[in-house]
Amino acid sequence: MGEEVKIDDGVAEWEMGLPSLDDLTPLSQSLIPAELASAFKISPEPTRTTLDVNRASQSTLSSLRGGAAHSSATGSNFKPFSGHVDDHVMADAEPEEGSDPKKSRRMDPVDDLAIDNCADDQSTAAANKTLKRPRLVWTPTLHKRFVEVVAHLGLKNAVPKTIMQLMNVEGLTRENVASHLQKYRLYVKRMQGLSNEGPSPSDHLFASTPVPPQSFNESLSGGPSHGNGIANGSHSTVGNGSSGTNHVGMQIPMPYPPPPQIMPMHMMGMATHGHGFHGYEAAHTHTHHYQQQYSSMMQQPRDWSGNKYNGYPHHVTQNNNKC
DNA sequence: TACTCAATAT
DNA sequence: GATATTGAGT
Repeated sequence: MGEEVKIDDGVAEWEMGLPSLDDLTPLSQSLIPAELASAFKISPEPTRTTLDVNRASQSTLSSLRGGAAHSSATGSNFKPFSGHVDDHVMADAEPEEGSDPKKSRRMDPVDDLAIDNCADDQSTAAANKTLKRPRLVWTPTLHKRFVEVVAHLGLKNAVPKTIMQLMNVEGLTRENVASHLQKYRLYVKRMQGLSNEGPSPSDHLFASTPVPPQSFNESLSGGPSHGNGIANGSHSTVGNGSSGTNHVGMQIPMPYPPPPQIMPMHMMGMATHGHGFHGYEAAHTHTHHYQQQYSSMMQQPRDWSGNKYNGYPHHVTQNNNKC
């Protein structure tokens, strides 16, 4: 525990860790020696020819192609992810089997996303269940999406589950969102208390987030809203491009796309021992670089086809997670 | 069941 | 110290 590991894209990197062909046991070769099999009364596996192996490979490949799309739990309004690029960073945690089950119980969804395309058998799925959910790091891109969804909903309707659904980020849990929302609300509250003074340097991620206007924040101190929240039209208050930071009361109306246009995101980036944004900052050395970059990112015209989400910081690389 | 808040862990 | 996760209360 404690060491930083980043899984960047890199098929090459994945491949680097793979055994060479010489190291692999041919699939056509039985894994259990005959003596061992008889000793344990295991009926010997049928001998496989190369042809059998090839046939099996073809079968696997075709099933993967055919079944690549998986449906989203949020229904037909939300497109499932089919890609693999993401800048979400997860701080990995050690598996720690046998530790507090409460701590491992939430690990599954992210594990699904982390090895989403690989979970092709029950043993893998079962193994995933024993793994601890990696620590989610809210990258600027992820946070941006969060803010956009919250802006769309209005803080009144922005409850974790709804946000999670609208964000449509695979592996993102309600708890993740709730936690981030909690922090975000604190930030908003503080900002509105400070009025126009702007975010404090310690706000890091939020510092580059436009302070929502009062209308956005109308029920900040109210209780939980169990409203539907989703289909309430189009008001959005995401930052404008003039100052980089919206002040209270500045409201830039921006049509928010209906849910079907919200492109799903992936959360494949992993890192261990998360220290929040340190993973990000590590690549940018100074926080203000990060802020600048994120601010400019926030100012980009948004392309709801999802293409604009390529403004990823480059330490966050694509993760072509190969099986 | 889901939400918020506070405590705790990393 | 900053951030995410977990647990308790509602």
